[in-house]
Amino acid sequence: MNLPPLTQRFVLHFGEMGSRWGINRTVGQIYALLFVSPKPLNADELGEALGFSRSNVSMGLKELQSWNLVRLIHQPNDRREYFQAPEEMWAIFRTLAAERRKREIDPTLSMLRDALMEQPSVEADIHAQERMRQMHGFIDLMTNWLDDVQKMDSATLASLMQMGSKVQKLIEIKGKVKEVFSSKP
Amino acid sequence: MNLPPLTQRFVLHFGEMGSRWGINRTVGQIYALLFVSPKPLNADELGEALGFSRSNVSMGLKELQSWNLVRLIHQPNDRREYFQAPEEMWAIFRTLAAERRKREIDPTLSMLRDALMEQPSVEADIHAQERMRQMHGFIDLMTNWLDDVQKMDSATLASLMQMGSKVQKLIEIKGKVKEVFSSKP
DNA sequence: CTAGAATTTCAGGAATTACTGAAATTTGGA
DNA sequence: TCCAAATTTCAGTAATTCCTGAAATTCTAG
Repeated sequence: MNLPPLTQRFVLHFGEMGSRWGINRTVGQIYALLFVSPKPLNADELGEALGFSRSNVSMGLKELQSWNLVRLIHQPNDRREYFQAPEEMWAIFRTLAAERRKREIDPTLSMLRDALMEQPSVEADIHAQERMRQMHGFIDLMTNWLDDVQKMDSATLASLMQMGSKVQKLIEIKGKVKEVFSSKP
Repeated sequence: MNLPPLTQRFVLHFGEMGSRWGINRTVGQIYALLFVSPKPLNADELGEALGFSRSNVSMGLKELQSWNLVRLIHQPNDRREYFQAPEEMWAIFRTLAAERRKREIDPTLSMLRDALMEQPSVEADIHAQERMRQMHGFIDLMTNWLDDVQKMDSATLASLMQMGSKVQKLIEIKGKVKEVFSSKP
């Protein structure tokens, strides 16, 4: 690997963090390099820069494509495939959130739904099902909220984040306004 | 493994999802069983119910304790250690968010901070550093927001979630109110 | 203290995951 | 249609992670 110093630190870090993020070293490093690269790169360039075999790069890119984290493009007069990482951080975040949800949450949600349809046959399962109901309710709340939030544009989201817990005040005020105008006492 | 049907489905599912969540089968199953259990369990009971060796259970429990996902308690007249999973979903979520942040985000944030202090020595690193600045800014925004949100009580959070994207309206109104009362034109 | 129960550590084998190089397939230009 | 470049597949090996049983350590009731 022969990369400029800051780039190299970034790439190596992503490689090592990969395992904590549920991807492997190759995939982490490829993504990191694409992220900081000013121009799209092809598989040979990636393999060369990172010291991976061509086939390993191919598999890593496939994985990244399955996550929608890289975009495949073509240069004029060059039949090789070039890859780039989307630039906008909010877009990247949205993609990550959507993919992780699909892989890490949806299967559990559907298992829970199934389990909640059943009639518990023994005492222990009655309690277990009640716990599953709590978990299902929580995940359902979170994912629906995420759905809503994903629809907002980046600017709105950014201002929401910057407000932080100050939204709480806003909600309280809203509650009071509602109360005042409500027909019920 | 000899568990009632619904419990078993839940436990097996958590075992399989474990790999996607960055924990292993043992840890996933132990947590699942503790989550649905109406009473605390000790290591022998867990190993017996799940068919794991005693030492494996011990390591799994240690892992869960390092995540703060289980609570160690003692029964009167019994020197064995019993474990239980906290009940409240919001509390569990807070713990998970805090731990994942510590393990999966903070190291990257600090690597980025370091890299941003450096003076890029070559052209390519100038661009790379700019990308790192974007990533750092984004992660910083998100984690500060998470800090704020973590401080709210569960009820406020729940109502925030239920509002979903309707907060957007609230923010817009707030903007207009501010505008009307602002001294600047 | 001490004895035995409870828990942890750890070396080594089992299982899984990552990576490579060679072969097969696909692709696009001539 | 054909050829060569580009990409993918895949079997075999390397590396890592998981799990067990035995031994060591810690703990507490007596």
